[in-house]
Amino acid sequence: MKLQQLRYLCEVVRHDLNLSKAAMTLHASQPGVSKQLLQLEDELGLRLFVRSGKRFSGLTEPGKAVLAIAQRITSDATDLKSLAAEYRDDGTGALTVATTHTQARYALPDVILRFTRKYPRIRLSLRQGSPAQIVDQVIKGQADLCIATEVHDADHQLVMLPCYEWNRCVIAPRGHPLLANPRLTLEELAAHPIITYDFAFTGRSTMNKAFEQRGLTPDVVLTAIDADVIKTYVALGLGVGIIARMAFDTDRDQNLGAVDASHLFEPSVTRIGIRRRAFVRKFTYEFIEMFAPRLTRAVIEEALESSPAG
Amino acid sequence: MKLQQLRYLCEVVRHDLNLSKAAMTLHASQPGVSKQLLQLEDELGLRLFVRSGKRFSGLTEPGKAVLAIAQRITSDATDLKSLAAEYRDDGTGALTVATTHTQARYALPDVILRFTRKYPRIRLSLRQGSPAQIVDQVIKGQADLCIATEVHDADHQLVMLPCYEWNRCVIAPRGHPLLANPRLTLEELAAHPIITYDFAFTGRSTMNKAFEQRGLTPDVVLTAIDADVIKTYVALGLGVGIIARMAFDTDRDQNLGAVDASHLFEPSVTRIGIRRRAFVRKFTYEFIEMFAPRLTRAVIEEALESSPAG
DNA sequence: CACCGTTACGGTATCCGTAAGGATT
DNA sequence: AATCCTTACGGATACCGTAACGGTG
Repeated sequence: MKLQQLRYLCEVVRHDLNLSKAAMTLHASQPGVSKQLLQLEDELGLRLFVRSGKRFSGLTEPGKAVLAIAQRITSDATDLKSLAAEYRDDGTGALTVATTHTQARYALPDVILRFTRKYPRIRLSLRQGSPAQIVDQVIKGQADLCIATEVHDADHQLVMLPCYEWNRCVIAPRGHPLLANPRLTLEELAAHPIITYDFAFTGRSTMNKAFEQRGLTPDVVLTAIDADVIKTYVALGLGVGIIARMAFDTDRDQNLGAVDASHLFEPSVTRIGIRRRAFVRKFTYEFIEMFAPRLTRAVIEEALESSPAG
Repeated sequence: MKLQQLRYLCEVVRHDLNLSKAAMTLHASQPGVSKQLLQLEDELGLRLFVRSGKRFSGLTEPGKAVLAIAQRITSDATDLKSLAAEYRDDGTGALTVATTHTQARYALPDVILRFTRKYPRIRLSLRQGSPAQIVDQVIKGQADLCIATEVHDADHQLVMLPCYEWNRCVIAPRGHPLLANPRLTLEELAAHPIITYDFAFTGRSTMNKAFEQRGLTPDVVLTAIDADVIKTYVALGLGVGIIARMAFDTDRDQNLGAVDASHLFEPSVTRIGIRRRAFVRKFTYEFIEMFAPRLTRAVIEEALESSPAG
């Protein structure tokens, strides 16, 4: 049994059981991958893949169990390598941040600018996705950390670090009556068609709760993943928008106006998620601290060592 | 980086950094092990071992960190193999139980007899040690489970399953005045020299607490790891013994007498410890259930999945 | 001198890529 | 016809054991 065979297994699963595609990203020939997997099956003495003719159509029951452990081993192996890189301290490495559009667009640019200046040789990459997707990426070791607001880590596989609280504002085309209102109410807001975030994203559930508690049913005519799309449709007059305050920029969004709505909704909390037991490199600690100054290395280490309960 | 290199690393550390001895148990030549370790160091780009001349004298700081991950990986790898064996269901396998003398001598014989009858092809082995040692063995994957009374699993790396409660009796040479007493008191007991378990073992702290609460200082003249040694010295007249009730056998210990002492001390709880996230084979579940009928497969699985808190 | 880790060397097994083969969509 | 996994084959590589080497207690 070799590490590479386990890596192959994970990668093939990640590519929807397509050997050829997996071989590409593994920088290996497709027969090579095939052979190693057959060899692994042979050594373990069981079939991992369900074959339909000459095609993989799924994992067998044992295959799923083996995959789970294989993923743990390969992610540990990657950790080991980056741990070594850390001690070598050669200033190279990679940091992959999985996040949502909102963070990538409004919260991260400043941090990323500072980070890449300080660590020009670290390859930094962003992966966008839904909260569920980005959590998954971190669990599978495809990303080092995730940053988002509505993240559910069912199995406590991640450590969630609160970064900052934020709230919403209401946006509308310039001259819209709502904008004249110094202190908006939920009732007034509910009287207009609303455009806001997609349900799976960025604090949408907090918003719904507020309306529900007042017995109101907001008329959500359109939902989108990101504030830019929302602004576009608000500008077209389809409705008023509810977005994160940080997503409104007086300079850029001159065709729109905004009023504060933080008295209407519970604040939401944006968090960073890290895989439990992951090896965290020095520059990763610094990245986190740049994003949320409260999260110093000591604070993060304590959180990582704490028990998953809670 | 290969799995075998990590295995070599772990094994060498386990053998006090002696390459030659490690090579023996690894069924490999000593130069072979040396070369693989050098290769690992080379690939990681750092020294893992501190060399004093031509001898290993310790692990470097990075070496310790690498070792920790290497141990996780190798134990996962063993899990993976036994998982495969389980699905193959070929009825073979191995079960290593780390335990203290008391359990091995008095609680386990019956269970082991039943187990080996039911699974003649499973290689069952016992490893004796102090509570600290056997916990360590399970954490390092050298044993599948540990059974003991005073076990401290500081990092919640193990799941501790309560098996049964037990209490003590006082033993003395036949005709000793204490034996005539129908209901012993701590004061009477404290008037005699006492022989009992070593501090690190089997419920000794429970005993101390009872004396302390009454403001008594027992005169412990001798401590031992096992009840057999205690009995020997009690028979020689060096003092009275306090041992687990199950350790006294009316038939075998005809030169001694015993009186119940369960009203004097808090009961102690014997527990089974399993590594969290370990793959547990069917016959292991059965072994545990044979030892503690309350611990059915369902109960154990639930405990294994629960959060480490508490 | 005994012990220990490293280096040298040769045989063998393993791995990998190219090319070709059957099967499915 | 295109895609996909497996088999066949040849070359390069890596691994492993024996033997020899250089320090150390």
